[in-house]
Amino acid sequence: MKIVAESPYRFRIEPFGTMRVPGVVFASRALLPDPDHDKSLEQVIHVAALPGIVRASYAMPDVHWGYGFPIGGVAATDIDADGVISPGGVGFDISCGVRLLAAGLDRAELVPHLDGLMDALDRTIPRGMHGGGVWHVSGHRELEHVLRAGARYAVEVGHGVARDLERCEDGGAIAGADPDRVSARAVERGLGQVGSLGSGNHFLEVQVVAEIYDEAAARAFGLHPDQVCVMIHCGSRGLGHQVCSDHVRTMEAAMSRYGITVPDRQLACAPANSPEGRAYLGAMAAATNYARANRQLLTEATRHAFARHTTAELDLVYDISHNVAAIETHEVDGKRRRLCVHRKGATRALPPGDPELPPDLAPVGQPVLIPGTMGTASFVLAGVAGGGAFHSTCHGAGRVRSRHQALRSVSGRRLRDELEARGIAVRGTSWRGLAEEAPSAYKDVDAVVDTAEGAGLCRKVARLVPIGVVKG
DNA sequence: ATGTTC
Repeated sequence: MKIVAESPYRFRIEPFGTMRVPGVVFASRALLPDPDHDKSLEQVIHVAALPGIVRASYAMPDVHWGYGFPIGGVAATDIDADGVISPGGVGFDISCGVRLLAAGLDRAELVPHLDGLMDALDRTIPRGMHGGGVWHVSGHRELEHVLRAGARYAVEVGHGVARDLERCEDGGAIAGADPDRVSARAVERGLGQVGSLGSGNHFLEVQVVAEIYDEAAARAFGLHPDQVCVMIHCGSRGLGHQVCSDHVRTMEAAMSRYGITVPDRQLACAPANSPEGRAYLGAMAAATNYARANRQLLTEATRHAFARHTTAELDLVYDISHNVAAIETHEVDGKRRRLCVHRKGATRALPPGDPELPPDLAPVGQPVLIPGTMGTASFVLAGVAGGGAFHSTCHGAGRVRSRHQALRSVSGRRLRDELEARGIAVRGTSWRGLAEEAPSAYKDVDAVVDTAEGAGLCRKVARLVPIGVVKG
């Protein structure tokens, strides 16, 4: 592998072997994955071999090893030139994402009530592997509405306010959902989990705005210094996982019929325009809408908990997905082309003026939400013109040590005590889960965000720090 | 990420 530094924040892997396009890694030298400990650059190279891929196989500064595709990867295929869709390029947690709520109160006003609020959240927010959701969906017919209309359906039946939808990507639901492509098993897994965090790196945090970098953008997003916020990070639970498993299996069987060979069987894929490709895209859209309804229901549960301890309103700042593929039109080699843009552990970051943005956000660009690691900072960013990788940026800190490695070196109890000693209230579910998500297992989110900004992928708007963690 | 191995 020949890797060339093109700028302090951009490295290029020249095409060789089966690569159809170069690899482009947006990273500082310090953040470049170490090939001895992380195979993600090998995965960037594998992705560059996908049929129909255009421009480059991209990696964001938080890139790390994942299923087939790296987490922190962006790859676009030309769907009118037999370009493929691959479930591995979206990930098992379809539409895993983040939403940020801004409270109408400042830190000092909340601190006397924080313990009570955290206890209320502890009781109200379902989480962990086996947890049921806050919403008891009445049955298959109602779940179908969730799959078709996501957060929009949740709000229609009273779980939220109309303004929430103006602050969701795609108005709270993406088009093209096909519930018939979601297996009975996926539906069964999904029925009882709407309104639950899940486990792993998912969390709900009470945060405070610690720093503003861009006052005009912060004002447009409704953020000011010392303000209390809530960040919710979760995905599509068992339903999304089952959708991914089902369609990976279908595509593994279909690939030879399309004459497709890939360097790693975890890159199983099919032309986006084939029956298998369209089936996955329809099921993926349904799972995406499920995740958006999930975050909407957790928003309502959070509002109820706040209402018992404060008089503050919670306004939705924005809701983003960081595991999804989208059909978008971009100019490639001087021609407008319809592309299937896979973003896995990467966030869409629309530039100022993009027609998809609500009018009041258009002057500043799309809000981008970056969850940090437990006990560290989280960030609000904004999209910028230029858009190095189909208008995408990073999604989080990025793991550098496996769960297993983290477990060996960190005690969950000690970590909880350290966080509490720093004034962060912790409501966990398991000591093991806490240890696996220790900040020492992740890259430095401040460095990741600075690198994304330095690479011209986004700009910083605000830095948030946690005062309470509800851990999945 | 995940009824943490159909």
